[in-house]
Amino acid sequence: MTQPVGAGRLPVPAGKSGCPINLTVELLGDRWSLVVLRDVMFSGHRHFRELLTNSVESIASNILASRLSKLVDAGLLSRHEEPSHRQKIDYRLTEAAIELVPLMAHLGAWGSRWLPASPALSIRAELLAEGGPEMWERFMAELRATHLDGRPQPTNGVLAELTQAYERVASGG
Amino acid sequence: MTQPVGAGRLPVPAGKSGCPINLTVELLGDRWSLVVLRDVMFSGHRHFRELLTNSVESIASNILASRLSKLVDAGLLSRHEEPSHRQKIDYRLTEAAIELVPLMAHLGAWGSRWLPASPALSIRAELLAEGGPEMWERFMAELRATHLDGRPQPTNGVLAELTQAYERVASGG
DNA sequence: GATCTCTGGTTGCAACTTACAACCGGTAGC
DNA sequence: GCTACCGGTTGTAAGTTGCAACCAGAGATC
Repeated sequence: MTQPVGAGRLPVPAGKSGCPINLTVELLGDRWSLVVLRDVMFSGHRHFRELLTNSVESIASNILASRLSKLVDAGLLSRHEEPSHRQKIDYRLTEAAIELVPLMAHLGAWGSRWLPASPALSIRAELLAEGGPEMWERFMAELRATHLDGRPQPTNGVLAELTQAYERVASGG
Repeated sequence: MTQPVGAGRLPVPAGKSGCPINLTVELLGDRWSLVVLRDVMFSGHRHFRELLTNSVESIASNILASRLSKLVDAGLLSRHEEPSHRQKIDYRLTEAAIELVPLMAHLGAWGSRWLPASPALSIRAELLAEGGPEMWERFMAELRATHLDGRPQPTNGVLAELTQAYERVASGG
């Protein structure tokens, strides 16, 4: 048994300073960590090949492997073998990662305001930003149910709503 | 005259994808960019030597120089020569950088919840998180006054409040 | 007018990280 | 036994970071 969900702090190496912003940047401030977490969070993909082949930014397989194991070591993802196929690994968000939802929402909102983001890929970020804390909480509850408790993805939840909006815009509707 | 404040989008190179989260990560997702912005935002330091010698994480001078010029190019900082000393440069936050305040608040809140942050360096992050959007707006208004309009730092503002709380805790009070 | 200090940096070099492409051994279905 | 799928590893080149030393121009001091 590993540490209970939400109990303590993450097992990360000591940083250059104890400033919370600096520590977060040391952990997540690279080119891929947040992008991988974004994909697990919003795309619903939880297996290596899924994440590799569906990545919008075409992440390389060695980078994906190294990020996944770093995130597992840091306690942001957990690793589960699937009964169906002994080599298949299910990567699930931990409570710490689920609590990054508000950060992702702000990151998306700022990027779609200030950077040359494409309309199709911005729609989810904008909806999530407009939804505010109330929507973030609903999304987090949904992620807890699917990633921590192993329940199936609801068809009428926040993620389904965001995905539908994306598909509507992406298909030119 | 450069582009009016808050008018358009930032002049950044095209990214690997138009996803707003990815674009933000491409711009700010490295070891130092957000740390430098944090210092300009919260420490009140706006000159090269100040930022270099007061840095809690001891940034190297070449890295600081390269980040400052990158942030200026990206439109997150602006560069002003000081009349008093012709070589002295005043780096000021732009509107785009000021709108990172909520992101910084979340970054700090998450880091002080999940990472081994020191109590003294966490107190500002926790106050800012507790203050919520209302406090962030007041802080942003204050930053606009000092960085965009060149007004002096108020002694009774949000920054003064945060700094006082930090000094109280840091001195063991 | 020489010296000292402060200004924002630059240079050279070693270590580490990222990126791309090819390749791999174990598992499962047919 | 063949084929497809599974999570990766390996080799190598290019780019980034980190450290320490160094620098030229500007202003103040004597």
